[in-house]
Amino acid sequence: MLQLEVIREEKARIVAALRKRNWNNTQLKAIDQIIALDDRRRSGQKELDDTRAEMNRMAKSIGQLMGQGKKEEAEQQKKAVAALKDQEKGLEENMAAIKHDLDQLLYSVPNAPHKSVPKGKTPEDNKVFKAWNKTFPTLPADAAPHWELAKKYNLFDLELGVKLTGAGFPVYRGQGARLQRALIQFFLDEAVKAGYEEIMPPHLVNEDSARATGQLPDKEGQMYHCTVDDLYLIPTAEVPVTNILRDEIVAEKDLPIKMTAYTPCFRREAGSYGAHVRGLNRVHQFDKVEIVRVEHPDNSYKALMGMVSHVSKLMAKLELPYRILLLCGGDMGFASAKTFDFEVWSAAQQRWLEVSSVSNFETFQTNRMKLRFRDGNGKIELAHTLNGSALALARIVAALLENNQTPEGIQIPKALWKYTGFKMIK
RNA sequence: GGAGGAGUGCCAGAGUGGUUUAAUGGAGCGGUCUUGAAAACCGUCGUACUGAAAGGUACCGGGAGUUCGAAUCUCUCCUCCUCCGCCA
Repeated sequence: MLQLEVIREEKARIVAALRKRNWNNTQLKAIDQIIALDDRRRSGQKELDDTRAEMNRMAKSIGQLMGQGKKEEAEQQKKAVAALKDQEKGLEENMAAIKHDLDQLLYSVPNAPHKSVPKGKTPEDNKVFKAWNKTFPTLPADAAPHWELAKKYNLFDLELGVKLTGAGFPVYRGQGARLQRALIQFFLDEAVKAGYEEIMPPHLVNEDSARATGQLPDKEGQMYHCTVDDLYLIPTAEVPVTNILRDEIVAEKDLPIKMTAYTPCFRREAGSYGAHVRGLNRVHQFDKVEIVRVEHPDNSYKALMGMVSHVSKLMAKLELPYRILLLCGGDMGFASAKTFDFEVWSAAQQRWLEVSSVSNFETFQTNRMKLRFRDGNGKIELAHTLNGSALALARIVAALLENNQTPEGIQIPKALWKYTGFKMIK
């Protein structure tokens, strides 16, 4: 969430930034409400503290009187404290209500887009940051979409997934399963080579973790929730990995902290059905290697470009046509200050598929999770967090299968040979 | 799952109702000494809210309660340890 002090001190900038997310005047009233509530919180805190200070003084004096055996006087003072106690209780309730309202408002405000983020309302308004200026693959006359190729070569089975679980849970098998494992290992190896520490986190997280990275309360319905144990299946490795540093104060010299993890990702994707979600285009469970960075605020935008460059290299090594979009204010995720999306060209479907999203969250997550660092002067500051998919598998697989199909079989890019153990799916 | 024990600061560890303002030791940081280092000695050493500052307030696993006053007593939840059961 946004920092209160930033909202107070840089209100004009925040308001302008939220307009980029197409916030109207009615929505923007939340900002003034936040400031008004914070004023009430401050004065209420002072009043409560003063009352408690007085109670503490009297308690101490009662203790002394008892010690001196002055029971009468002590009893009198006890009666005087009773009135203060009622007052304290009232003030506490008042403060709890104010804090509750303030939190609700703060949780409802998305991150302020960076000044370089373009205006816009829909995905059509995203800016092409890097276009694909080479040729697209030429396919044979009988080119098939990936879900047909999957049947032909026995690579994955969605209907079998329905039997085992439900719609959107693919069962990978044979060379298809091997390709999954190869891609995961390739992505992890590349991330480790780039200096990221490999992490294997839990695939379920508690409510605190889900709130810290911004999944709760904003995307409650997106996650699978195990209600008996009150745990959430992770929608991305970002959640457990970033939370490793929750409530930590790290040394400035330890920045940046770079971590990578492979996990399956679970998303309910409620309400999305139809032709555009066929095959692996949108599924409830998919595999992804994520990269996460904790950065010094001065370096976070440089780091963002570093991550974009890392993902670009992966695309190049997989020999896939791709483009990079700079998301407009209207299309960005709730917690992000700036996001680049990677889209891969899916040749048989003749459409772009999103395969990576690389974002700088600035202090939006670290403010929620109290992830800070101590600078050279001993001052404690919020760090910046960033993350990106490097990469999400399901759609990469879709594109690989479609783009590389030949009458003889599906060609595997060279970079994967040592992981797959085969050069061609037959 | 059952029985018992335990959770205190960066770490170790004292404190079972009132000068506790959480002792003490270690680590860390600053300094003295030294060619440098070690040792010794001196100092410093939590976080948050509030306040211009001085200061005030809260926090001893989480939450609730008893009391004029709680790290300390009660309830509840969580975690860890020991034993038993089950188990890849």
